[in-house]
Parts: sequence; structure tokens; C-alpha cells
Amino acid sequence: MNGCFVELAIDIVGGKWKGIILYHLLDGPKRFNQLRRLIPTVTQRMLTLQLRELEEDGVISRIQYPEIPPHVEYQYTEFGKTLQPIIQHMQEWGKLYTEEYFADNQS
Amino acid sequence: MNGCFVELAIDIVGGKWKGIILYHLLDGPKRFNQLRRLIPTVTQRMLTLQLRELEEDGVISRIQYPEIPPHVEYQYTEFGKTLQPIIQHMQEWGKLYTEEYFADNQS
DNA sequence: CAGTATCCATACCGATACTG
DNA sequence: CAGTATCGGTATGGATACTG
Repeated sequence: MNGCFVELAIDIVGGKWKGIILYHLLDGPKRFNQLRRLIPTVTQRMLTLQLRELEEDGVISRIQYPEIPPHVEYQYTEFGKTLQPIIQHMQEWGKLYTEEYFADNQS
Repeated sequence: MNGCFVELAIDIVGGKWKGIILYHLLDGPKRFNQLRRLIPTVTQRMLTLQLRELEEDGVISRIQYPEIPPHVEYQYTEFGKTLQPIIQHMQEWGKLYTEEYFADNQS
């Protein structure tokens, strides 16, 4: 539909939190509260919801260690790893953009 | 904030329509109704709104030719062109993803 | 041709409180 | 530690009618 495939990637990566979550998973698995600390502005509720959606899309997997207290880790699936270059690409563009924005005062 | 720059790109490219619009502008300037035909599911209202936002973000420029009937064209700004590789990247990923999805029945 | 204006539904998201 | 549940506000998006 609409003659392009761009929307597929955007559906997965888009929204307010998914890109940020995926960015923080780039350097390895993370626990739930670890992600909360890395993304201070996300609420518990939204983090849960977004992680579930990423799981349903097959991008990340949830690994639950049967311990008390609970221990859960989130990490990329093999399929999800195919998205990593895009995340990194956007990260690098964002860095360049902010630098240019504040340096050249481009608006 | 949140320790990453990914969100900047997502703010610009994300949402339901912006990525698709930017994709269709890859191969040159387009007129308003031309974009409507290329994106059959977008409403006039949403196309207008999204084009305005892309304009405000400095990604595309609106060129109005003083004719009757009106003639308007949208195209990438120099700044916007720095986003093109990301759009293309997502497009290629999307193509691969759908092929794999339907071929391997990966789910 | 290229838009505005209005109305309305729902999706998204945050705050807060509670739980195995 | 890693969540759920509930409530409510705001943003997003669609349908339809109208316009310079």
C-alpha cells in the first residue's frame, strides 16, 4: 500500500519510545529497571507496553530467569538485529543534527 | 535526554505519514495532488498537516508558482537531503522484511 | 489545484495506586 | 524486581463540507 515499504520500519521503530529502547539494547541485554534508569522519562506503564509490542513484532525477546526476586532481560532477536543498522544510522544523524543545530544556529 | 539522539530522527520521520511522504519525494519534487495519488490512503487534511510540519522542521520546502490554477511543489531542502539515506535504508529493510515474512513464513 | 474549517472518534500517553 | 489496573487528558487522525 502507498507504494513504499518505509512504513514497515516506521511502524516498528516509530512512536515515542521504541527507538530509544532499541538504542539502549544495542550494547547488550538489559533488565527492566535498568532500562527505566537509562530512559528516565519513560513511565513503568509505557515501558511495559512498548516492550510487549516489540516482543510481538519479533524484534526483541524477553528472557525470564526463574529466581526470587524476579530477573528479566530483554535483548534483540536475530530478526531484530537486522534493524540495528537503522537505529545506529538514526543515532548518528541525530548527533550531527544537534551539533549543526546548536553550532550553526540553523533553524 | 534519555541518553540518545535516535528520537530526533524519529520525531521527524515518524508518525503515520511523514516517512511515506519523504519516500515519494526521493525521486524529485511533487505537487500536492500528485502526492495524494501516490498515497491513496492519506486524507487531504492529513497530507496538508504533515507537509506543514515537515516544512517547519526544515526538511522540505514548499514552492508556490504564481499561476492560475495554483501550482505548488514540495521538495527536499539541503538539510532534508541528509535524511534521504535513512529513508532509503528503511525502504530497503522493509522490502527485505516483507519478502522474508511471506517467503519463510517467519513470524 | 491546493487547500481550510468543523466535528468527532479513538489512540496514545501520563499519574497514581496496587501486586506476585 | 518487574510488573498490572484504573482513570483521565491530550494528541492524532478521519469524514465531510466548503473556498480562493
